[in-house]
This record gives sequence, structure tokens and C-alpha cells, in this order.
Amino acid sequence: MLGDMRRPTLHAVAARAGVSKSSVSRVINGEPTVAPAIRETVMAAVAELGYVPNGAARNLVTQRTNTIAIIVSDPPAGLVSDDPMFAMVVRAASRELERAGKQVSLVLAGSDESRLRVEQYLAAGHVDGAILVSMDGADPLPAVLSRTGLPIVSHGRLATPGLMPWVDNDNHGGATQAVRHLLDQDRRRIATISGPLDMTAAQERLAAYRDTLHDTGRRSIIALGDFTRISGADAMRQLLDDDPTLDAVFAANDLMAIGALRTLREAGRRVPDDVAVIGFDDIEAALYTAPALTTIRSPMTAQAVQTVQLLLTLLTNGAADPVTLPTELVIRESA
Amino acid sequence: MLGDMRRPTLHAVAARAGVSKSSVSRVINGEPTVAPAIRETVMAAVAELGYVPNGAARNLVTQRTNTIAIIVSDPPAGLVSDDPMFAMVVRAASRELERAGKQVSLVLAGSDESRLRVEQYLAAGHVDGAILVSMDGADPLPAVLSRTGLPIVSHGRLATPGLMPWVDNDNHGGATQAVRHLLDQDRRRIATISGPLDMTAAQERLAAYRDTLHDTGRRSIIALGDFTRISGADAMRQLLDDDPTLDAVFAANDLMAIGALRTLREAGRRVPDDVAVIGFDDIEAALYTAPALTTIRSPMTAQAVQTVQLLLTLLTNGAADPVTLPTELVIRESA
DNA sequence: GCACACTCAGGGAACGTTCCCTGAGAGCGA
DNA sequence: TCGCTCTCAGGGAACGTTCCCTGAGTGTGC
Repeated sequence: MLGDMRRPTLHAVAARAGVSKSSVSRVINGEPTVAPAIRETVMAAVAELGYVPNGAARNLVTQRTNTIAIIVSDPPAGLVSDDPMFAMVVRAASRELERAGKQVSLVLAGSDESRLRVEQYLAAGHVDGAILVSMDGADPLPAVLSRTGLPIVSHGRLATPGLMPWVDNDNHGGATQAVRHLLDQDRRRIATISGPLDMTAAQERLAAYRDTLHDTGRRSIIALGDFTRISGADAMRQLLDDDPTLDAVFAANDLMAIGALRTLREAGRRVPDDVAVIGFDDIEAALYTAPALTTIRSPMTAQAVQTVQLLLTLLTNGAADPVTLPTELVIRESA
Repeated sequence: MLGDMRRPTLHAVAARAGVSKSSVSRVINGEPTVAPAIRETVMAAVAELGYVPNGAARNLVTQRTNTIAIIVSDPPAGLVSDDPMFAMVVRAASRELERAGKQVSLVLAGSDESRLRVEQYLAAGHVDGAILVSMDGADPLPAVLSRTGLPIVSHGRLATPGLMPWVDNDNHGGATQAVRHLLDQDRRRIATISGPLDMTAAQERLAAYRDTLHDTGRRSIIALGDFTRISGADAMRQLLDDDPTLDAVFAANDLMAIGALRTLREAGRRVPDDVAVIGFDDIEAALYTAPALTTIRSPMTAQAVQTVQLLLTLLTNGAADPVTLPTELVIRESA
């Protein structure tokens, strides 16, 4: 077996087919200006030798890579979460990128040291563009990367406006729907579990909660979480301590709502009879809680797909406008 | 602003520093045989021009890319799942690869057509090696890819043995623990919800269930799922139809166990009083079900990390041995 | 029948690195 | 002082493509 022989080159194919490199290149790239006879001979030689064009050489000369980076901010060391958002977004975006013939480079932006690596990576020309996923507001990465001049879009609005186009769902509208739904049920003391306030999604959802309550003359009852189940459980405990008479909770995402449900169960509160709970996102798990979670559906798959489309537009047009997607109230059992 | 000027090249840096390309290259790559004075001048020029080596050119000449592909089999079109396994494995593996200075190329292997693309992608020399994640037994991809001669390892044992080294958890042992635990509680009619039988993990867990029951002279009660929540809920319904007197269920993963819990609740069965439920994997969500899910902990993060290590070993040594990781029974409320 | 356009194949430079090889200069022993 | 080794800088080929440009050959209009 000669299995580990060097892969055949364009040159080898040309020699085998008795034509020039140029012609082989033309056939490979599907250019129309090539005689059928030659095309056939070349195709045969390609098949015979099992030729596949070398990516690095191609990238070098064309100055393009057909690769898009998906850059995800990684939680602090040690913590590996099963965040459904990550799975949905990365998966949907990857699929859409492959549909567009792009390869996907997955980049975790974690420690500060790794940020430099990310910057260098983009500057090295490994990718034609990038998608930033759920950057928090304190993160300097978006600003740094946008300075590379590479086409970049953000999945989720950034704290600093104007750096790059983005796709987000209507956080303010969704949260307003959620709180209104609780008000419609005549809930008196409506608390909220907020996400981390350095993320715009959390800010917007909290602002909407405040605004809506304020309009009815009620006071806000707020606990802080970080979008994880455990933080939701902790925050719920704190809320019960702060105000044992509360009768409704709006959690800024479903994961925290799930955590809150556990705490309420442990505290012996019935949901929704004693305390109504409403989440945000409508992840699949929301269908499987007991009781099933009432929530705001944010179109996560659509958002990922749109983000990819936005980047593709930016890539071809040189410009693209931000997009906001509508949300929808999904009433189940918990509120 | 000249922001969109072509990036500076090695040549430009050399000219700026008044030395040869070779010297700059040596400095960039940290070779020791370069005089301190020259190193300093070069570093200054690099900083001044903001030089970053071109990846494609480097890949071309070194015949290496420092990139590893993570190849994940993608579920049929349309379906975008929030599979916690995907998030955990991809995230943990990516992090470990970055720690090793490797870049990550994420490849979804879906339709048959995309399989060809994957093969071509690997053959094009875009990556130095690959990690296959949870391939099902019917998938021809592992066989095809292993023929490329590229170093490849599998996360999860493959149906066809000997193609490549792998890392898996002790499915048989874990499932045996689960069923024994149910037997220890004097459960009489123990059913199982199996995963898709073209995956070795599902096969092994089912076999262990059968073997263990068989040893006690009981008959198997089996329903088929596909590792999703909804399939678990459906399978549970079918099991209740088949044998209304069953008093225990071993679900081949936690997601299906969560689905089963919902069906049982809808059917008015109390867990664990009427029916005990035990899952497999110990995903984070297992802590948040009502009642909390008893399950078998499989070390998912460790498995991903080990898989990366296995590949790195293969890359340097040219050989590596399969690894099996132990599982652990986690007793909570559901059984 | 001749000029001209038009089609299409081949030659070769260019992409931006790495790395081999040559050779200049320093250091040192005899 | 000469010659030898040893250190380290520079020149240039090579990596495998793409794509521009030249030019051969064929067809077409007047």
C-alpha cells in the first residue's frame, strides 16, 4: 500500500491528462471556456488520481478562505455548561453557513490571553468574516475585532452601538408581554430574576419589567441571576426571603425559571396557584417542567439563520442593517 | 484612514527593520539563533506595522494547519435540537484544543451530499486531524474518513471496530448499575426506553438491561426512542399501554427520562411511588426535574477532554489506545 | 481572399511564508 | 599570522494553486 504517498497535485493531474495546469484549474473551477474533450480527459485523470485541490495554496492565491468564524464568549475556566442557547445557535448557524458553502471555524473567546489569539487569528486571514455570539457589554473583543476591518456581525445587540450590524429579538417587547400577562391575572406582587446586567438582553428585559410595573404604580422586586439554572434557584430563594408575599415571578430566561421552579417546590409553594412563573426563550425544556412553563418564545433558530444571512449580505454588499425579530407569548401551566 | 490597506508582509517588516526575510521569520518563530540586536529591531518593526503572519502561506509551506476538525453528525433537516451533549462535548473539546494551541473547525455531517464535502474537506489538507462525535453505526463516514490516512479519533465507540481509537464511557457497566438499583428496590416489572439501535451506546445500554434482567428470570419490556425528550415521552406512553402494571423504567438517557416523567405525570402515576424512573448521563437538567432524577453519571466533560488528548497522542506518536471511562450511580428522588 | 474578431489552451508570475544552503565574520588554538 | 571551527545573516527555491496574458487556430463578414 502506498496510502501515505503525497497527495497528487494539479501538476500531476495535468501530466496525466496531457494538458496544462491552467486547463486542469479551469475544469476544477467549472469555468465554461474549456472544450468538452479536454474537460472529459481532465475529469478522468482527477478521478483516477483521487485529486483534491490543496486548500492552503488556494487560500493563499485567492486571498479568501471560504471560512467563517463563530466566536463564542466562553464562561470562566472550569465551567462547562450545557447551555441550550449554545447548541441551538452554533448548530443552526453552522448548518446555514454550510448551506452557503462556507466552512465554520469555532472560536471560544475566554481568558484575556485567548482574546489576543482571537485577534491574531482573524488578522492572519484564516477567515473571511466572523459572527460574534452573545458578547457581554464589558467585553472589549467586539471593538478590537471590528478594527480589523473584517466583515463581522453580532448575534445579539452589543452594548456599544455602531460597531457592527446585529440580529436580536425584541427583548423589550417580549418582557413587556410577559409582565402584562402576569398583570392580567391580577398578580399583586410581581418579582423578576434578571440576567447578568452586562448583557444587553438582560438589561432590556429588566428595563421592560420595570417600565411596565411602573406604569401600574407597583414597585419592582429584583434579584440578580446569570442566566443559569442554579442562579435562578438561588435568586428565587432570595426573593422569597425579601418578600414572602410575592405571587408572581418573571425570570429573564427559561433556565433561571426552571431553577426558580425547583426552589418554589422546595419551599412548598404551588405553581401557579401561589406563585405564577413565566420565563423567556421557550427552550425545549420549558415543555417538560412540572408544571409546564409559560414563557416568551424568542425565535432562536431564526435568529441564528438571520445572523448568517446578515453576514453573507455584508460580505457581498459591504453593508447590512440590524434586524429585530418579534417574540410571542406562549401560555402553558405555570402562569 | 488607510485601514483597508493590504496587511504588511514579512517582506515589509524586513525592509522596515533593515534585515532579511529569513531573520524576520526566525524572530517570529522564536528561533534561538538570532542576535539580540536584530531580534529587537524586528520586534519593533512588527509592532509598528502590526504584522501578523499570513496563515495560508504558512500552512502551504509547512504542510500543517494547526487545525483540528470536530465532526458532528447532524440530525435530519429542519430539526435543530438543544442537545446538551452537543454543547458539553463541543465546548469542552474546543477548550481543550485551544489549550493545546489548535484551532477548531466545526463540521456538521448531515445529508449524504454533505458527507462528500466532509471527505473533500479533510483531503484538501485543511486540518491536521479530526474528532468524530457520536457517529451512528450505519454511518459510512468513519470508514471513508479513516481511509484518508489522517489522524482521527472517535468520541464514542464505533460500530465497526478497529477503524480508529476512541474514548467511551462504560455503557454496559452503567446500565447494569441502573437496573440493579431498581432490582434492589424490589421493583417487579422493569421496562426500558432504548436509544436508537444504530448507536453503540444505545446497544450496550440495552444489552446490559437485558442481561441483568435475564439473570433474575424477568422478561424485558422494551420501547424504542431516539435520545430526545419527545421520543421518551412517546415511548413511555407506549410502555404504559403495553404493560399498565410496570413499576420501573430505565431510560437510556436523561433526556428520554425527562420525557417519560412528563408522560407519567399526565397519566397520573406518582414517581417514584408508582413507577421508579432512572436515567443515564446525569445532565444538569436531571437536578431540576420534579422529582429530581436518579441517574448514571457519565463523565461527559472528561470524555471530551480525553478524546482530545487521545488525538494529540495519535498526532505525535502515530498510535493511541482506546479508553473506557467509569460511570457512577447518582441517587436522587425518582428511583 | 484577406482582415478581423473570437474561442480557448498554455506559460509563467504571483500569493507569503519556511527552510535549506551558502558564506561572511568572529573567535581561538597552534 | 594562518587556518579552522562556529555562529548567525541573507539569498532563493519551494509549497500548490489562480489568473493574467500571449498566441494559435478557427470562423465570419466584406
